[in-house]
Parts: sequence; structure tokens; C-alpha cells
Amino acid sequence: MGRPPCCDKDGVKKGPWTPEEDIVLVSYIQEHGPGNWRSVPTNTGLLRCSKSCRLRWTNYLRPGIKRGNFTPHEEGMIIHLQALLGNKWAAIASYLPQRTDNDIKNYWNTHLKKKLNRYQTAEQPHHHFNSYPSNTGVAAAAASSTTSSSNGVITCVRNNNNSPSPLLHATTNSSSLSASSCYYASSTENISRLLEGWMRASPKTNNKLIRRSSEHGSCEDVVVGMEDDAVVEEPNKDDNDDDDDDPLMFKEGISLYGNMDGGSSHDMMWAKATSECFDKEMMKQDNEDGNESIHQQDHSNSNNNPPFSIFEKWLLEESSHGGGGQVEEMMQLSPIF
DNA sequence: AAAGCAGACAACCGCGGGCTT
DNA sequence: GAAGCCCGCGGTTGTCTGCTT
Repeated sequence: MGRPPCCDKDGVKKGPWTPEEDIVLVSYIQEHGPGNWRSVPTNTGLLRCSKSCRLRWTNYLRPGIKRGNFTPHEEGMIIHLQALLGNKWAAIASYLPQRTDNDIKNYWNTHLKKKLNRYQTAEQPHHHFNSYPSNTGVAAAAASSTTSSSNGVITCVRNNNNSPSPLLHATTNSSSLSASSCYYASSTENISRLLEGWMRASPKTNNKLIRRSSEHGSCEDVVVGMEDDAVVEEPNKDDNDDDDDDPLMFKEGISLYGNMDGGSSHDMMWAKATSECFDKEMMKQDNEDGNESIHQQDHSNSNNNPPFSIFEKWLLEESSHGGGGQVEEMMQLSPIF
């Protein structure tokens, strides 16, 4: 079957998104919800193809996204999961709910791969990654930064690469807003700020659009009601805070979607509970050593990510059986990060 | 101070899968 | 069952930034 182009190549804008485009996209999704991407460009007037709109939303504008500063725990999880799943970035991302597949993929390609290579050449020149099956992502296995533990769960990763992303400059004033021609990288934070005035102009029904997982494990965005006092954070309070582990990030993401009509009280409660649960989980993950973080995530996401417990079981079985599986093999390797 | 280089990340492209007609 | 359509994924590229020379 002949596949039509996803968009008309002529007149389709490419390159970095401007704040104005972000606002248009976000406001449209606020109103209609994500999905039906095909209709987004035509309905919004954006000169972008549907794919570009979807990508922009899922990788950047969507609430709940955590950017930059991969924690050692996250790094360990990525390495571990990559070893098990291969380059199935979407699958890996499903176990790191705040991270996008693109983010993980980029991080793998730019950081972890190199660490692995360095490790390979420096310490194990004889150990060739391609001795692993190609679909298991291997390199990772060889270089897993994890130290083994009795339960086989990632426990400790050493990582010195916590430099903040140079692209996380929040555009907080109108002058930067107007400078749309320069390279622009927005975040849920600065988009929230961009929309601040726009939101104030709207009636105070305060519905929220937040992400939740559907029963099959994928994420969907839903619009729910939210009480006026349920949100949030003073927008400019943490302008220069580069700590992307801040659980308030999720709240700020939520705050982006205020002021829509409709929404039930049940949804309000659900939204609040979800937000609080998320915050608690983030606190736990960030404050602890990562020793039981997979379990924590499993519990907190028991409604969001049903496959996680299955995966966890698999991890545990793999490591506990000691039958020469990849997991065990990688666990035996010395940490390199 | 300027040029070159490498790193980092956003965005694009093409393909495959799944759903609908 | 075939065709059309849409969405999501993974690989790759383009561009900006920061560092080094």
C-alpha cells in the first residue's frame, strides 16, 4: 500500500519550535486532549506536520516530564533495561515514567555508550560487546554500572556526570519571548510561565490535564478537574534551580493546564491524589540510595504501569537463578561509573 | 579573541504495526 | 482480505553550546 506523506512537504515549517507555536499547541491540546494528531496542524493553523506536533508534545510539552540530570538510579535502570530489552527505548521509558524515550535514547547515545566504550578499552580490551546477542543491548550488560545485590535489583551506580543541561534556560520575560528566532528550548516550566497571563484571563474552573497510564501500560493524557487551591508553585520561585529532581516539576506541569470547563469532583480527587502520590514517590526516590527504588516505583505505579511488576519478577528471577544469564553476567562485572 | 572541535539535545525521517473501512 | 490511514518507534541528522587550542 502506498503510504501518503504525513504532511505536505511544502509549507511545512521545520526546526526548533517557537514559544508562540508551543502556546498554540498546548492550548489546543488543553482543549481537545492529545491524539488525533493529524487534525492538529489544520485546526491550529500551525505550519507543522502532525508528527512534529506529536513529538513536540510527547517529548517536551507534556506534563510530568523530568529533564536533564539523570540520577545514578535512573542511569542504572537504563543500563539494566537496555541490557535486557535492547534499544527498545519506548519500553525502557515506560519504566521511567518521567523520561521520554527520546531523552533516554539521547542519553544512552551521548553518555552511556561512551562510558561503556571507555570502560571496554580501558579495563576489558578483550571483552567484546558483540559477543552478546545483538538484540539484547549488550554493551550495557558488559558495562552495567550496577553493583549486584541479593535481590538482583539495581542498587548502586556511580556517576559524576550531573551537569545541568545547557538548554534548560527558562524564558521568563517578554523580551526573550519575542526573540523567537533564536534557538529556543522550552520546558514545562517556561511554557507554564508563558501561559501564565493567558491562564489568568480564563475563568476559574481549574481543570487539569495530566498524564495517566491506561490499562495496557501506555500513557494517556486526561483532563480532570482541580480545586483552586490544589496548585501549585510560585512560577518564578525556582527560576535558577537546576535540580531537575524537584518533584514540583510535575505540579508545574499540571499547572500548565488550568482553567478548563467541566470536570467532576471525582476527577478532582483523583488528580490531587495522583499528584501527591507522585510527589511522595519522587521524594522517596531522590532521598534514598536507590536500593529499593524499583519496588517503590512498582508500588506507586501499580495502577499506572501494570507490566512493571511482571518485569520486576523477571529481573528477580533472572538474577536469582544464576544460570549464566545475561543479568548475572553483567552483575558480576565491576562498576565503571 | 577567534577558530575549531566535541558534546549534548531537539527534531526529522522512514518504517512497521494496528485499526478502520 | 486488501487498502487506506494514523500513530508510535528507532535511527539519524541538524544545530546550538561550551571547551580547547
